[in-house]
Amino acid sequence: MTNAARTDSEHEDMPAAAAPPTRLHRLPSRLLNQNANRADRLASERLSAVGAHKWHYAVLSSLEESGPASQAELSRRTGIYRSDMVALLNELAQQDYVQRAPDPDDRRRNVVLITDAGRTRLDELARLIKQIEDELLAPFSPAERELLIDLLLRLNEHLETR
Amino acid sequence: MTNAARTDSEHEDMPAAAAPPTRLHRLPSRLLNQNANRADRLASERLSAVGAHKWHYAVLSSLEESGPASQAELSRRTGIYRSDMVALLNELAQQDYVQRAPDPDDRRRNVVLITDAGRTRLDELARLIKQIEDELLAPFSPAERELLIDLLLRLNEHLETR
DNA sequence: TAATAAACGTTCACTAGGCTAACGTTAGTT
DNA sequence: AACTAACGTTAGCCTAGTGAACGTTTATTA
Repeated sequence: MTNAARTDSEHEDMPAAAAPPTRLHRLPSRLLNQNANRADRLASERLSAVGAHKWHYAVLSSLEESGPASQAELSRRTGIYRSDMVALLNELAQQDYVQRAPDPDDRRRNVVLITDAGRTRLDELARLIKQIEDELLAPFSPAERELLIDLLLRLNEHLETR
Repeated sequence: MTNAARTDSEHEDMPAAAAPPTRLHRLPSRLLNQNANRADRLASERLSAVGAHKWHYAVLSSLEESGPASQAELSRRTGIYRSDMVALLNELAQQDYVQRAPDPDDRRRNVVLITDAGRTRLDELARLIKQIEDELLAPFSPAERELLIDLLLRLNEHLETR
């Protein structure tokens, strides 16, 4: 109990870490997990402060970058399941960041497009996310950030198709 | 518990990615998440093939490295919540990899210690995990692996105390 | 010494994210 | 015309992470 280090500051029921096994300490999958969790928590905190989710950013980005799309297409672009896309678009549409209307050319589909308000929102979120990224990578030099991101990208490509 | 292993390639409802927004593509938190998920899936597949979980490895490692401990102490060492530790130790005890007995010196506690069978199991898991790590980091040179792990370690320390 | 607080093991329950299944509707294919 | 597949949608599942509460036991304090 002499250890003052605390994994996460507000946990009620998960006090200071004590001698984590060194075998675990350098385990890539564990490192990835822990970092992902913490990065996610950080991002979620910041984003929820403006009533946003990371998925909002993903969808708005996709619409802005690649233009209008059906929900299924958006799902493919972003990696968000189409079953989850429904509620997500409900939120975005309700706040007028996107418009959703039946596709006259294919009545199975909806056409989703970003609105002006959506573009404004996207800019806002982009700025926020830039800040989050800075906070996340604070201890790294620009070169190291590039390096880390490139390594993660390569890893990602490798795992995508193993 | 016996979970059908499922890779990215056999998803039933989430087909090929189409033009993921470049804004997202290099986003650290997203990269971390995706890699963590995939690495986890890989590890879980391999481990479940021998009826193990990553937590088993964590607990056995801790017992081997730092000696017997109470459940709460194990929880602190490994980062596993003590509410989850209960079932975990049930499994390990049932397979005779650990022994759990009331602590005579403090009757609130249990003393948990690793058995010989547990040590054998730990060796087995360690070998497996070595393989998993190799597969995970296949595209990287030894130097790059070091680099990646060190960067992740630094990131982890940063996020631990932000 | 008595009262109070804290730690322990345990059970229960909740949340978020990832994922599958199925259904009715519409479009393509044979 | 029959069959297959894509679409949007709803519902539900599983895992991982987390908090709450309870009865028991030890430590602290009044």
